[in-house]
Amino acid sequence: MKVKVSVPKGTRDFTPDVMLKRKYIFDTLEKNFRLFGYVPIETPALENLSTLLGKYGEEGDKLLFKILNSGLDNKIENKEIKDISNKGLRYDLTVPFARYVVQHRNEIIFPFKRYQIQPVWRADKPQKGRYREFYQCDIDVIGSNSLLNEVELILIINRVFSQLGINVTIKLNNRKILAGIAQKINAPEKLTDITIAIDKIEKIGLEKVKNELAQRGLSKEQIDELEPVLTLEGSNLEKTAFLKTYLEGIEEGEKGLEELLFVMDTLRETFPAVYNLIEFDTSLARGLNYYTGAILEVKANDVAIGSICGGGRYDNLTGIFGMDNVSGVGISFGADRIYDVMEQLNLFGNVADVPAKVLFINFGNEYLPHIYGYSETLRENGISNIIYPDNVKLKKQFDYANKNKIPFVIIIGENEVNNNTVALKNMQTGEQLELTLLQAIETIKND
RNA sequence: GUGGGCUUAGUUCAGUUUGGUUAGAACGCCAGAUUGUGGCUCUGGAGGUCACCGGUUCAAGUCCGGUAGUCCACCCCA
Repeated sequence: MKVKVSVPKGTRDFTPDVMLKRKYIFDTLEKNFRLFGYVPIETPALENLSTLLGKYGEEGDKLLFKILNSGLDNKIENKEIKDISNKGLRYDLTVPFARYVVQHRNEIIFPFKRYQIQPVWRADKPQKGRYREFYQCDIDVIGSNSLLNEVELILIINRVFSQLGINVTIKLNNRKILAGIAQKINAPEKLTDITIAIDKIEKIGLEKVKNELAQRGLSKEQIDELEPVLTLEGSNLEKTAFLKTYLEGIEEGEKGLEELLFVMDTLRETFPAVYNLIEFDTSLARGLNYYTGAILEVKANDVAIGSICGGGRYDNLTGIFGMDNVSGVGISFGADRIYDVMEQLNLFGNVADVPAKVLFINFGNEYLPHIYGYSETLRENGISNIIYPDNVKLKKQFDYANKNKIPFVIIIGENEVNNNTVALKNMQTGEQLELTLLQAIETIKND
């Protein structure tokens, strides 16, 4: 009987051609992380629910995949959720990393620079560029307050995306500036409402944002005072100049502005090309509420898709696990979205690899001793090869080479064994030569 | 969580408007023409409980309801 098979909602299989492209992205990321001295860690797919709950806001808690305790299959009726589930799938890599730091604090050498490339799970409703299982590629520096870390993260972003061929804009803001603005209009407790509303300015326009702010309990006067921030335009320098006056006397806001300026000035002076990608954007808020300083988000210039990388500074993430005063800053690359962007812009080019360079034709077991010897010699020369496992019609074997885009076929039969040669056929040109093994290796290497 | 579109062969899709005998095409797959030479061509073949469950009807791929999946927008996010 035929069974209907499928993967669960919002998850995907990755076929070999897709995997080869994904690996190219992961390799590019990893290579650059290593160049800046980050070391890898991994954490379990499962975390205790107590680790995860309450870290992502109300919305995040709803999107957590909770795991049924084992051995309870038939007993779940009339039980509270907390009784039947005390584990969940990780929602991101940052919170598990905070847990990791607290748990391993005695072995870790601070400042600790780690990278982590693993899937995360969210019970979101899937749509374009949004999956229930997707990979995050995180780098964080923990145990250092220096703003040089922020600068470094931007340099890494630049290297990665220029190597991948994606034109990006790096949007930059600072949570302290947002807090300062909220103080300026006498609504510090409305910080979250304000950021959620102004985050939408590009999408829905000024008037609707003002309506939303009113709905969220801001007075007419407060909204009027906020308006110059909402409509703020111009170069980075013009914007910061405005805020310098606007936030004068508000300590937290001034501090945020100072931090932002340090990062931007450092880049402008030493990496002007990178600085050109930076856009100070007061409407950048980012949902997660654990950020305290710099926040940044990377957008692809040529494709309409959500952000492909984002992050920021969190002064006290480990505080929720009882370890205070450890500041961290990090970013997360969204590999799946980067893939979608590159696919849309046709940036993979010749990344896709072939399974092997050479296919050995199978004429029967009597030739195997020769073929095995040759095959090993090719491998020692770094040439990947496949011996066709069945002695079937040549048409089928050649077909196999064609379909897999294997560029060379080697035929060894009676003639070749007698002459101590191989017949090397180039599948693109159709040219076939009788050569010694060494000549064949040279030909393949020169291809 | 809210709203909308879609679901027919391995794949991409016709057919649904106006219910009516045996549901089609292209590509792919298998075999042969061609047993030491692939791509092209020709011939033949296999492959569908029309997503699932129920309803209306003499009759449902076609109409109605529900469920699931998928895509899109919103919310939120990578």
